[in-house]
Amino acid sequence: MTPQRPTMNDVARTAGVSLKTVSRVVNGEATVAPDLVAKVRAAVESLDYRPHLGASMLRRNDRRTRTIGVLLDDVSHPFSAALHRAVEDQARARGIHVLTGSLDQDPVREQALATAFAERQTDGLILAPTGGDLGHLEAHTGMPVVFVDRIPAGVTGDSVVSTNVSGAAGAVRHLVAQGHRRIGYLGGRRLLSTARERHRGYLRALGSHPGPAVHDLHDPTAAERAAIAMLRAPDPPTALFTTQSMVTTGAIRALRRLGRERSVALIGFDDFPLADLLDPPVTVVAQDPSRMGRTAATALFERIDGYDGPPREIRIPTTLIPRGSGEL
Amino acid sequence: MTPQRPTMNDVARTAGVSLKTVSRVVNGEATVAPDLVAKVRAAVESLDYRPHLGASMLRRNDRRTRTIGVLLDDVSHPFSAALHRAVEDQARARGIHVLTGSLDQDPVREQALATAFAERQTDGLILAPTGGDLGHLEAHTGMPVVFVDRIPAGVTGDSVVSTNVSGAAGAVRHLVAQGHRRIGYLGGRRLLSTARERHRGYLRALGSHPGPAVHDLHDPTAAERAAIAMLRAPDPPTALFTTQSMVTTGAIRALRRLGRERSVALIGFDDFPLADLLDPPVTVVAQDPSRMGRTAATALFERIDGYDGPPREIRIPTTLIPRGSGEL
DNA sequence: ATGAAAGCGCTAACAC
DNA sequence: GTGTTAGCGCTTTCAT
Repeated sequence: MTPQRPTMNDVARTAGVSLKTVSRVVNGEATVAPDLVAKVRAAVESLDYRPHLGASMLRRNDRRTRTIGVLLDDVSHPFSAALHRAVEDQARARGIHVLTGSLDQDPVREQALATAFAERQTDGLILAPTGGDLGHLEAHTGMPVVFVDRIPAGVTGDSVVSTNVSGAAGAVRHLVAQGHRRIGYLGGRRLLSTARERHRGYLRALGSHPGPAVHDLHDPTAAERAAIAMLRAPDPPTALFTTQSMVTTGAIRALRRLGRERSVALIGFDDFPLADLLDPPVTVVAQDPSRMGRTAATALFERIDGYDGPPREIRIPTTLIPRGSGEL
Repeated sequence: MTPQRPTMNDVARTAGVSLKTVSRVVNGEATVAPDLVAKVRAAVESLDYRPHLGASMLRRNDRRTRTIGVLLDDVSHPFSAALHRAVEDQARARGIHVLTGSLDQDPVREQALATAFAERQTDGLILAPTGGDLGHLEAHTGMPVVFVDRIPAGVTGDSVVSTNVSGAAGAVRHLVAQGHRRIGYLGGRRLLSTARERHRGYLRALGSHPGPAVHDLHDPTAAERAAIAMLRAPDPPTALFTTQSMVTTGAIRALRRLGRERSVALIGFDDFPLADLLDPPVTVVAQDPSRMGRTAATALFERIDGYDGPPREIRIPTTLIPRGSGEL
């Protein structure tokens, strides 16, 4: 026996007006006589009426739910979390709500959540693609999609990504400028465009003399092991370049374990909290996840509002932040 | 001229069956002849039909949207982000989606988002209350609410919070056991139950001899200034207890600035990434945001499923993690 | 086992 | 200015 929530009809009855008049008042249409407005307001108040957005949206001509979906690697990861927050802020400014999901790089979950969001009629989607086949995601779900962080194989929408190649190349050149000639590379999954691009930047900076490289790392423990192995091998590198924060922290732990944190230089791609409080402070190529989120949200809203130009690839600049570990 | 998404009616027509048969197939009701099922499946496939959850939900008897709202301080803060992630995982296991929002401790936004979620018919809400007046939130929105992290003034629902008093008291006793007699307190907003409870624990451990205290801090810069002032005052404390991670990092910066990080002990409430890599490593009272999120989600789902017992106050234990800074 | 009709809460189109 | 009618896409109820 839960007390039913009141409907517009209930309000109309208690206010002694027609359903449509209530609708007009609730939607702020100006063409209602002041005394009726007052009556309706009073009835809304007394019944504690709240409109049913689902029903409204069903009948409305512009079938908008004013909801978007945001699918990221892991909402608890600092990069994803900052991006999520920025999207949320842009959305709030437009009275739009955000459904979230963490994909953990799982293409199955990606597909499932994108479909589920489509069934909920989200107006659009911001997606950090897992690298699985997205096929014709946009045609399939019927909603505009903006990709963030990574560019999927079969592009069907705008993407907002960091300047990975130049950022990585800049970092490695910075190490070269400090006199390093043998620079190790510790990178993430090559399935993803980020790892490939950052590796390309690394190679570009080193020309025909690249150092040792380990690929497809994505948790700190594996990165730590890989770094230790690399530093213990014959002719070890004098500097390390890591392509994501999980790998960077693994490398830091490795250097500590070997007592080499003051002798082997390190630059990590992607900034992380407290990097400046470590010893030595960690030099990074900082991304700007907030700006990426803002930009992606803006691009998505343009698409939702009907912009129909060709897919855009928007690059967000990175910044080298020298703090010490890259200047050894 | 956007191509309309197909409806059940379209599917029925192309499959040559009635609307209702399509509905049965889509909802997996067993009472449909295999050949009709096949026809419907084919039509669904060829039209790329996807059911409209909003319409379904409107007509259905159990008016569930299978969506919950999660309102936290800031989805990009590590504590909130970890909690969010845990809620999401529990929700996914039940096929439930999550709408998120960051409140930035703003009661106006809290009220607005809670109302907006109610209008979207979310089945329930997990809320880190801002400290503003919530009045009869549950009665008002008509959905169950579970509070996390903090207990609001006028309780109207379950709450899931850390063992703040005993956690704080344990930390301070730990400092006393190291020989400290003068222990400074740097705390967050007393409007919130967390700060009050942690201060109570601090007082309990010190009996009638509390040290200097500064309250109502909530950003690192203010905390840093307060810590510097406290340490420069006459008869400065030999140890600090901080009640949240933002304040803790502020205190760390202050100790560094004064060159006292190896002479003044520090224990912070709430763990944070890389605390173990700092120098000295930071001793903390770790909360368990994942468990809090899991527990809150479970409690909420119980309420959604009709459990109607009295409000529950669930305490999640904290853990003292000695790493060095608290053992000076 | 299948279908026809009614209606969820609301807005659009068109009266009055 | 206000009310009436129809119907969004779907599930229910009830008939066949």
